[in-house]
Amino acid sequence: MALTVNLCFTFTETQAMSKYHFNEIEKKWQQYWAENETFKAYNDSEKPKYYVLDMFPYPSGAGLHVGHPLGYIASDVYARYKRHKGFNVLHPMGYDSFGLPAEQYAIQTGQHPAQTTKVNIEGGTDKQGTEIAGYRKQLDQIGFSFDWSREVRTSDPNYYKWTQWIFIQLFESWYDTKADKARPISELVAIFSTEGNKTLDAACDEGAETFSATDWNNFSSKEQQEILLKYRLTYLAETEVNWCPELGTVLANDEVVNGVSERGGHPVVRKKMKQWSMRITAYAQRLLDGLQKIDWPQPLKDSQTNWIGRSEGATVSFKVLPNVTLGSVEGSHNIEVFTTRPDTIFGVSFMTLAPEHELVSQITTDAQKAKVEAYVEATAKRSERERMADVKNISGVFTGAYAEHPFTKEPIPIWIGDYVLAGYGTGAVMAVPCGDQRDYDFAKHFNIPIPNIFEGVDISEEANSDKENTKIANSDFLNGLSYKKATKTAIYELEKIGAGTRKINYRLRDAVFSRQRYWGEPFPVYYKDGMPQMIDEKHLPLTLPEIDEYLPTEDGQPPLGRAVNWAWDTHKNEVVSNNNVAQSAVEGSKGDNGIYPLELNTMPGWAGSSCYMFRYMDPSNDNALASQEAMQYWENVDLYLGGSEHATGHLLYSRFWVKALYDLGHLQVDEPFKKLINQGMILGESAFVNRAEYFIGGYDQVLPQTIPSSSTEDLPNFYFSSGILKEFEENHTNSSLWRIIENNPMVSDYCEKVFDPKDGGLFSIIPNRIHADVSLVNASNELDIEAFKNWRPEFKDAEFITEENGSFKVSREVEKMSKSKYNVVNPDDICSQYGADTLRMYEMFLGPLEQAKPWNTAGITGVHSFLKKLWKLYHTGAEGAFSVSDEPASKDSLKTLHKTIKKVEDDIENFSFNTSVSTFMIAVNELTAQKCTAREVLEPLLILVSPYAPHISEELWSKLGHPNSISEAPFPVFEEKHVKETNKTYPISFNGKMRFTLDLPLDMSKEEIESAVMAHEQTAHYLQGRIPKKVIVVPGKIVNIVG
RNA sequence: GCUGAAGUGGUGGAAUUGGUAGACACGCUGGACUUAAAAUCCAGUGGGCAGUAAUGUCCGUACGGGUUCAAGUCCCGUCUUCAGUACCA
Repeated sequence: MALTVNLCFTFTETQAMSKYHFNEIEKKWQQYWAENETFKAYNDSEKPKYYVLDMFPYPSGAGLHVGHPLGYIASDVYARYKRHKGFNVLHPMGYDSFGLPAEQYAIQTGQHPAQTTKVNIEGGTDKQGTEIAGYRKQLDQIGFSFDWSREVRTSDPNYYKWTQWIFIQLFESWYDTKADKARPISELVAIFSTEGNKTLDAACDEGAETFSATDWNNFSSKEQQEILLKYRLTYLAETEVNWCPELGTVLANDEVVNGVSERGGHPVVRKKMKQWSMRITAYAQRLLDGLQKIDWPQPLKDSQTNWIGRSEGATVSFKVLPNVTLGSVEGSHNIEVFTTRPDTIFGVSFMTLAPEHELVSQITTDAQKAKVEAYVEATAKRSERERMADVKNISGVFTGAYAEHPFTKEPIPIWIGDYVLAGYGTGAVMAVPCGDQRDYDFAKHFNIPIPNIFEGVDISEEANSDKENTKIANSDFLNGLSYKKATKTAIYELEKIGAGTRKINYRLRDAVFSRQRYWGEPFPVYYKDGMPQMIDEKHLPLTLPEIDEYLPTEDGQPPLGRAVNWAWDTHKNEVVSNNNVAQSAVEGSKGDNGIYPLELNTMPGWAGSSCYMFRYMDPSNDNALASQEAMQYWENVDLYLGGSEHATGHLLYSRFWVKALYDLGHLQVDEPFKKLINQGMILGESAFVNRAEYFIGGYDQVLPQTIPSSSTEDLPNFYFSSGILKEFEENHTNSSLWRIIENNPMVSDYCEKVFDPKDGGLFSIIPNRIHADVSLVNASNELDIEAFKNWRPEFKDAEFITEENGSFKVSREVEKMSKSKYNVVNPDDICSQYGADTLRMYEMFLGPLEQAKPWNTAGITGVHSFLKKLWKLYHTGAEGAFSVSDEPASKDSLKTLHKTIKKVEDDIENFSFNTSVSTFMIAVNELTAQKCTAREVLEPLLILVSPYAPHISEELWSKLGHPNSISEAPFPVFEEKHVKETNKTYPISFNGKMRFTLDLPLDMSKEEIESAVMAHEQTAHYLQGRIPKKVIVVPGKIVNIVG
């Protein structure tokens, strides 16, 4: 009895010693790294620096899913690799914690977004009682080598102090186009007061008037401020927005569907609003040029290039002909157009203005007035996106006015059309229907003449699209010229008569910087006499005020309009009650007490993320964004990882701010990210159940008329398995579905009531796909019916039409991973089931980093058993005890090791992480087969594996007797001599088809190889008596016999 | 419409410069161990045809052409999928 107990005890003890207990190991090392600050980066290291950055996450309440860590794991592998290579690595993490979801949650629950955000990061319980693990804990579980001492949160006042500071820097500067850089606004004031702006070359608003030094000095302070605002890098301007009066708020393009708000279906109109803008257009050319010197994926560079949209051409001015019905003053207008094809100027047969164009109301004749106004109004209801998506429907209205052709002096009818956008160029085009398909379609639709100005081109069916190989005709002085020459000549002639000039146009628009939201950075701005004033930077941060509800005010002001204390006292330099604001708030006026209203808008999401990479360098500095020394040492980000969806938002804005701050001397680099990699999205495999929906009207009818919901409410809730659906779709009869009806009295009763045999098939059932939670489905796509019934109340009384074997199958589809699609897989579950090392390796093993791929846990066991095999390699002692030998390794083992070193190093440098995981598997399989126990092989192997699977590597490293973390161990050095081959197995091909292989020494000459092959018995067999025409021998590669 | 990426076994994917297509892993099949299950280990696994078998043979990297001794890889055209998008004058 006693003996048995003793045996059992020994057995479990051995198990504990030899088995791979990943949970314990991972917890142990995560704690070790935290306690020893293993991954702390130092600003004063002697080592070379390397800065690896991930796009920081928005901490949503849904938590991390398996898609989030993909990029983090890849960058962590690289960061750890660089440490092994002797670099001082900066690998920080933080949170982009301002944003809409927290605000929406606040609107619903009344909980302060700061509180929600804190819980989402640090964990806790939300207002609805749901347990939230918190981002930090989830990230820690995966074993990242982040330097957490440098964490930043954009919603932290100590952080957004610097966002506000940057805003002030931009406000206090202007763009000198001649010097091609931003300069302090004080220097512009100096220029104005000595020379006016006549000779100035600066980026400014359209239509800024010219003035002399005397004019400037005579302007009032307010007039001067108004003028300066037209030059500042951030300025106030009237911008068009999607305004929803019902919701009292502005909507994004994708929140507007068919002219109404996506939520609630309220009407939306385009409305002008005074908002902050950023003069990014001043940097268009430099943003373009800068792409040359950064190592980014070409598609990403392409999309920035297209977004900036540089085009060369000319502006042409068309005089509007005086109209008899209008006074002579109203008649003297000019329409400016931008064209890339000034060579086609003689092909102009009409002009089109954007409906929003400011001249429309002034030039429209009385006869056309009603039509034009109706059209303008109709256009205002359509979103820009809608207008652009709708290519097929050509619409427009004639204004009744005519313009004069600058050369022929012929009258040209002026139309308005919504294919012309107000935001691009001048919002007006000179239409050349013979050379532009959209103009052509417009002209055909409205029966406008299409003069042909191309030599020998047929334009009866479509416009001419080949500009390079056609010569200009019917065009006076341009006749017979090529596109290039004609363009030059046309511009020359236009300039000569003062009707146009050469111009480079950019599609890029200035960026709107105001948001009518609560949960964002407040602007450090107050208004004196309606003019914006900056709060002095020494009084920053200006923190968000408390408000009672996170909604717009009744009169349509942004949420900050609800704040009771939201005025700036310029004497005390603090926020005070709104009640103290003097009526007029005009300086020096009666009752002016130096207290003025603060800005009610907040900054957009990209404000906090545009310069965060510099804050990590010196995150607790109170006196600067980061110290000069820190910035000198770290320069910019060496490797940046993130999704390609940020191509034209974050990545463009960030480059713009960095260039501006560089110009102003605050930064030492003018590009934030040297190398960038886009990780592909991990997609979810959604599961669908098919619910029966009842319709009056046949299945094939174009518009099935639904039964009013009241009458179908009583009908049973049917779900049918995907096999049943398949049968239904293949036969295209609903015989299977009729089975439901036959068997169910409720449906058949109902059916009888509405079914009219005269009409035939009036009542029908069609399937509607509904997302089911993927956790309710097993690997064979079978739904757990009971769990599904309990999942949500509406499924409680569902009836299931199963397959013949009684199972209920779902259909699968790959979609974006998202909470609303119920296809989210949580990394926490993977970590507890298989461990972080398995998760890390598996995510890398899934496929190339840049490629999008669906998440499927099916293959994870393969990676997990690899780690178990790795563990076993070090536990070959009695009863699986740890054991390595100090004996020299076999030749084969050294060869395995060194080819692994070479391959893994190459792979990491090329960010081909999936192939190195395979390489490790091969290495471990080989070493196991070789029964390798040699320390000289097993020790370097661990260093190779450690960037991918750091926990198991640390554990085995310490078992090998190392007192310190493996993270600083030098990367093994590849030695050619161990992998040198003397022989090569040559594939012998006949006419390109490999037939057999032949082992030959590598130092054989071409001729020797050829004779060896020709002498081989198999060669005769495959030649079957033919005489080879040619024998191709590539030493070390292949032999191919032709003939 | 435009721009970009991609298309390889049942599945994820590999093939670095044009040189043995399918590495590695999952799944599946068979076997060993076990009272059994799990775990582990071993073997097989692109498809067709012939053969008891060893093996032979043909086809095969979305489709149709082409270049080449040789093409998943290069060129021309087509189709499909995904992503982005702004009718950009």
